[in-house]
Amino acid sequence: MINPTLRQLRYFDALARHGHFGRAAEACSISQPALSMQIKEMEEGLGGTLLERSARQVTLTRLGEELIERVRDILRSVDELGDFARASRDRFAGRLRIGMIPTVAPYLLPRIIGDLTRMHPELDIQVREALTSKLIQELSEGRLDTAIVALPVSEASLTEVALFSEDFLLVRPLEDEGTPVPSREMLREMRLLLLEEGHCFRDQALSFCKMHSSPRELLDASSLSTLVQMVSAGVGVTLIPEMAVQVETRSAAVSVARFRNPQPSRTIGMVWRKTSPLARQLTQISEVVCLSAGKPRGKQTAPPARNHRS
Amino acid sequence: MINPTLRQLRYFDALARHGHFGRAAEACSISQPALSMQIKEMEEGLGGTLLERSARQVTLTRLGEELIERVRDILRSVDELGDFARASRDRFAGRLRIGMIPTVAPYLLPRIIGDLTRMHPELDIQVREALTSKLIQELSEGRLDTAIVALPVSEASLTEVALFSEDFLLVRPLEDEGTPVPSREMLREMRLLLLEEGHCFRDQALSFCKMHSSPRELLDASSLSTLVQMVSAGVGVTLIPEMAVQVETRSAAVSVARFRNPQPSRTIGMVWRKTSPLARQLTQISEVVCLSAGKPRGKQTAPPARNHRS
DNA sequence: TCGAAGCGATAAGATAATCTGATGATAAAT
DNA sequence: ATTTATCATCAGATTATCTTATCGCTTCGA
Repeated sequence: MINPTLRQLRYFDALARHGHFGRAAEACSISQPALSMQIKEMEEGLGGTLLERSARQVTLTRLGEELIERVRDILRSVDELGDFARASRDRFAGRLRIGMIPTVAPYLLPRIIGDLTRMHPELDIQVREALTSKLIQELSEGRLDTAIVALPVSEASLTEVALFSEDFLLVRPLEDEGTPVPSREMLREMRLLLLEEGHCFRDQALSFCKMHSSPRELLDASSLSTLVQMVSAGVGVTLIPEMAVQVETRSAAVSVARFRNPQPSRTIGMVWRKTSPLARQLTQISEVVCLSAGKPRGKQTAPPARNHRS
Repeated sequence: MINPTLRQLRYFDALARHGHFGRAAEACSISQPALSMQIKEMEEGLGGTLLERSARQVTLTRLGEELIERVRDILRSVDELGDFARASRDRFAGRLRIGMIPTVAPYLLPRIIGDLTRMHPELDIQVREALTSKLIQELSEGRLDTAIVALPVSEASLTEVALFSEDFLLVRPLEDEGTPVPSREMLREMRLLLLEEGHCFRDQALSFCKMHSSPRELLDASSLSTLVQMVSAGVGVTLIPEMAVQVETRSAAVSVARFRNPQPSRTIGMVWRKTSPLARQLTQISEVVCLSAGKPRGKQTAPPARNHRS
């Protein structure tokens, strides 16, 4: 009964993730036979089969299933040792892996990346853009240090702090300029263009209109940029977060208008694992991000909505 | 920033335990330079000093202090992977590390060791005798699988099951034979011999007599055997658990008597970590031990007390 | 039905990690 | 001042791990 090595645990984790020896080996930067051998030794050491090698795929056995979560806990803990060491020695140095949702990243990133590296030159910032659900998953698995998403996230294992809230503005064809801003009831009768499934901003927009099912047409866009282009082409109207206005309407012939009460809006915040050894630093970083966003925490002082054309 | 290897964590743990490179290396079955090197590499990998090497001793730095508990958690988790694998494959095989208190081990061990190995020949039973506090500590650290102690233990992280309860009998010089059994009030006036500090049986005996401070004399014995010998030599009287009567009074000229109401007694039970992967097996083993002890669970059917002489 | 392609296992030799034994350096104890 | 205890360092030996080449099996398309 030989205990597994950390190396074997890492390989096992990768293999469980990829379900494929070749790709897992590549992810570990080793050759496929090396991985096969280590997995085999781990199985022999434990005295049981971890994976079922069927012809077309590799799946976990019951034993593998029972162990994989524990293995991941172990790997996460080991990775965190380094974080703890760093935290107790040098307050702001080393890798910082930030995740962001796609409806925030392009607009917020340029502002904060400069500020952060200026204030903490030792910080090696790595950014990852993905949908909320994926970010939360990677965060929990210890593959991200923090994520910037729309609140609330409501995961008991995560700490969340609000950064700022941003209103949603109406984007409509240029010829609508000057006509009254529709109420949300009217909006429901118009052709409202949305992001595809999975984007939290889609749900936030739907929620504002009190529409809970998807609208009539299947014209979901994969980015705010596309949405605005579609409006400009006269396909319909859409909502975009205030922060995106300047970038996205610079090169599109559209009219932007602010809603009267109620103002649709959402709160953007930062989340991290409660157990993260970087907690203290992350709190400070959240303050920097807050300032970089150009708004006092939790409030908003938006410039008045204006018209734009190409 | 290189992550530590499991090997380094093991060495670090041993070093933290022993506070001495040479002895820690011996405990790891490696040479002292090998340990020095690995520790150094771990420190370099983490980017901080873990230990302070003063001339006469090795102590943990603040960082080492912060990490050692996490490291031990990791090592325990890794060790348990094997236990899980075994548990899910072969119900009763492999190492089983049992701890027992000294006032139970010599009398219970011979009975159960045979039964257990007969019923589970694949079981490699390792027994460790120590005081309750040490057993509980080792159990929590994952260095024991289970322990047999007097209940209650009241540790939230441990499961406890009662095995049997045993009365305490009075042991007095042979010439007292036939005289009335003293009440516990009378006992307080007699010269009551006890085990040394730390034995739970000492506290149980004191508690029966409603004495909470230690008695007048400092004549604490280190084993029940010694106690009985002292009584036989006329130094005083003592209590011993029923289970020890046969062995300990076989070669001593003493009289053994049972108390009237209230009967002093204690409950012996088995404890293990709630998270132990061997939980199911341990429950079954506790039943075997129960039977081996020769009494139905939770009850007692003792043979009547008799006199013994050398 | 047959050959091609994909995939994991195996083997042999190369490389890297780790260990041992000898020795050095430092500080406390005699 | 000398001895002793203790951890660090070095060179060479040993062990663990990796790579490349290749095998055998299964699936898929012609």
